[in-house]
Amino acid sequence: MTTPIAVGLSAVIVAADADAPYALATRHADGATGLPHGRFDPAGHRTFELGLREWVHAQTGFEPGYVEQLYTFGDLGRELPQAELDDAPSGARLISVGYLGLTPERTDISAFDAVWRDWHRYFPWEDHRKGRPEIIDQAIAPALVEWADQGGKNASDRFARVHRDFGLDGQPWIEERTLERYELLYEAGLASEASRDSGRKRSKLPPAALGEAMISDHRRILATAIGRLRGKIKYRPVVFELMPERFTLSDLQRVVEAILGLPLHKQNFRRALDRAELVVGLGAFTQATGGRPAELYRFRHEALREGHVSGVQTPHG
Amino acid sequence: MTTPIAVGLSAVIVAADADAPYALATRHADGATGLPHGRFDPAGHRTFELGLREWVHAQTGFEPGYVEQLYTFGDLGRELPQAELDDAPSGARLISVGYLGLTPERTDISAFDAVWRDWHRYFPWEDHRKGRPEIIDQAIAPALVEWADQGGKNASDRFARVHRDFGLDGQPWIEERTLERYELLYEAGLASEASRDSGRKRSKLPPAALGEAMISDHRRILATAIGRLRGKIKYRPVVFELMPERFTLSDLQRVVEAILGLPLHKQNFRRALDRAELVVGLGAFTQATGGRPAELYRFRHEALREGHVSGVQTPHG
DNA sequence: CGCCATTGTACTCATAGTGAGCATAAGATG
DNA sequence: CATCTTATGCTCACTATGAGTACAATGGCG
Repeated sequence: MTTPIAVGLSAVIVAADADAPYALATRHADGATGLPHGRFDPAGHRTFELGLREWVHAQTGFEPGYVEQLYTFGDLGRELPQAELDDAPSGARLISVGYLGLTPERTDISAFDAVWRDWHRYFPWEDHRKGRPEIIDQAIAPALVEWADQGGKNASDRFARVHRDFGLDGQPWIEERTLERYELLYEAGLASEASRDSGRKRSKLPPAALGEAMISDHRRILATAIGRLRGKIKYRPVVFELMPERFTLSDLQRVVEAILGLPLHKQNFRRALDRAELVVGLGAFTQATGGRPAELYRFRHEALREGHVSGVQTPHG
Repeated sequence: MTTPIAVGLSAVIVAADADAPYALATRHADGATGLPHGRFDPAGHRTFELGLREWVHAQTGFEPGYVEQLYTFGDLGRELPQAELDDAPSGARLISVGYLGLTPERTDISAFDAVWRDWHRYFPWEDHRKGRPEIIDQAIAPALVEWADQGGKNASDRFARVHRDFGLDGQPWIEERTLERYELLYEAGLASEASRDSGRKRSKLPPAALGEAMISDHRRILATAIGRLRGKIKYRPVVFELMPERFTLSDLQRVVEAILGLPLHKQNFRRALDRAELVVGLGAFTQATGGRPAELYRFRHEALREGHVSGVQTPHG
């Protein structure tokens, strides 16, 4: 009699507006949030994607559009006590396949136990749009350096990772290292999931500095999704999956900034867009912005067929 | 009683020298080749990676070093009749997780039913080091265009894909579209796997033009691996996983060229390497090359800790 | 030995792309 | 109208990139 395998499907559904990037989260009994997820049904689901769409719809009423696979997590020890996944048969080995979905609209999900959450609630150190967050140098970096110090013969490796991934002394902040940063915090016992998973209490930091936890390994999946999206936005025109049909260039820029967690130079952003021939002006204007009316643009869908590789240029990207 | 799930692990183990890029392949009864693979054992394997290493070792004697996950394939209809996977329990739903491994050395595997195979045997259209292969314009493109023509209302989409992915009339050849190209051939019924999987005979092309098939969906996994590696080599210093400790810059360039399937400009390649500070000269020289002796270099392993993002620059890349 | 084929290495140069800034346009607000 | 706000056009220095030219150091061969 062999151990049965259960496949979990988890979805990171992303939307964004000028203010923030959002992830669709489900609410659980104890107040914790998680990602829409459910078990893959080998008899009923022809593909993972179909199964995923079904689950997301059932739990949030949302119908995903653009979807891509992220990663398959199968390690023992990372995932949670089985109880946490309400529908997992006990004794089964759980592996989980993460997906990323993008949508232009935060649909109404008020009828469900679900919310659109600014993802910076889970990763407060990731938002650099108004400069480097103070938490990094005030709270996170010192704690990580302490952890590195205690690393014995791994100390110098840990040190290097901390410096590299959090952009310490002079090193640049690389926005797509989201997962690496989260894993550092997890390994250092600073992410609250770490103490929860191991049963030990380790962190001495105020939890607020380290973001809200999610159930199971969902925050890890979310970190994976953010890193992947931040990378992809630069070399494929995926931002437009997050935009409505018509938008101003400033709207577009603010969405890109929200995703990257970085401020961009307006004029250069426009110049790059121009060259890439990804958008066309519609001749219509909107004065909803307060100042001079902005022209409305739309994505040139033909660009996809023309094989335009480029996405949106970003600084030091 | 629910359908059980079986997880297959498949490995693309890559090596390369000045002549060609190689993938480690296993030989099967009917002369067909495949990738090292086996079933994930939920009771015995703590992680996918460990399971994978075990299987690769058992089938080829090889011990993988650098390994990364590629993709998880779970769609019905793509995979093969179960019989083909010797150890799959009938009635189970098979999903398979593909991995990419890199090694600097084609180890001796003569004791096993395994071979190091130039991957161009499976993808003859991918080698552009000596110019664009003639098969593309003489055989592949016409056949694909014919397929596109028969696409009814999808004809124009098909057309666009063919032109974009194979770099037809004026469009650039994008080396990392390996998977897209294979999928086109598969969908068009030109890859011999397609007729095998569907039971119908469709291709009118001489099979040589379209490369050797592999068992199951292994050629798809190999295509995924090649595309991923070609992309990654440009922004992460992964080539060095394919190099011995000491090498000349020409060796390095030839390996990169083999992987990318493209010729590179020697002087510019060196300049880029210089700037990236990825290698250091050893002061030692080798005259094994025929002309002026070349200096030996080694990879600066510290570069990894310094977070050097850049890999090897490539033209139009 | 001298010449040539072969490979390695150092520069040069035009062009394009990037980061950063100034200047001006066109609306709203009071 | 003055001022604030946002949009848009343009310039400039600097760096990267694609493509050469020139020269250096070896082995092979007549």
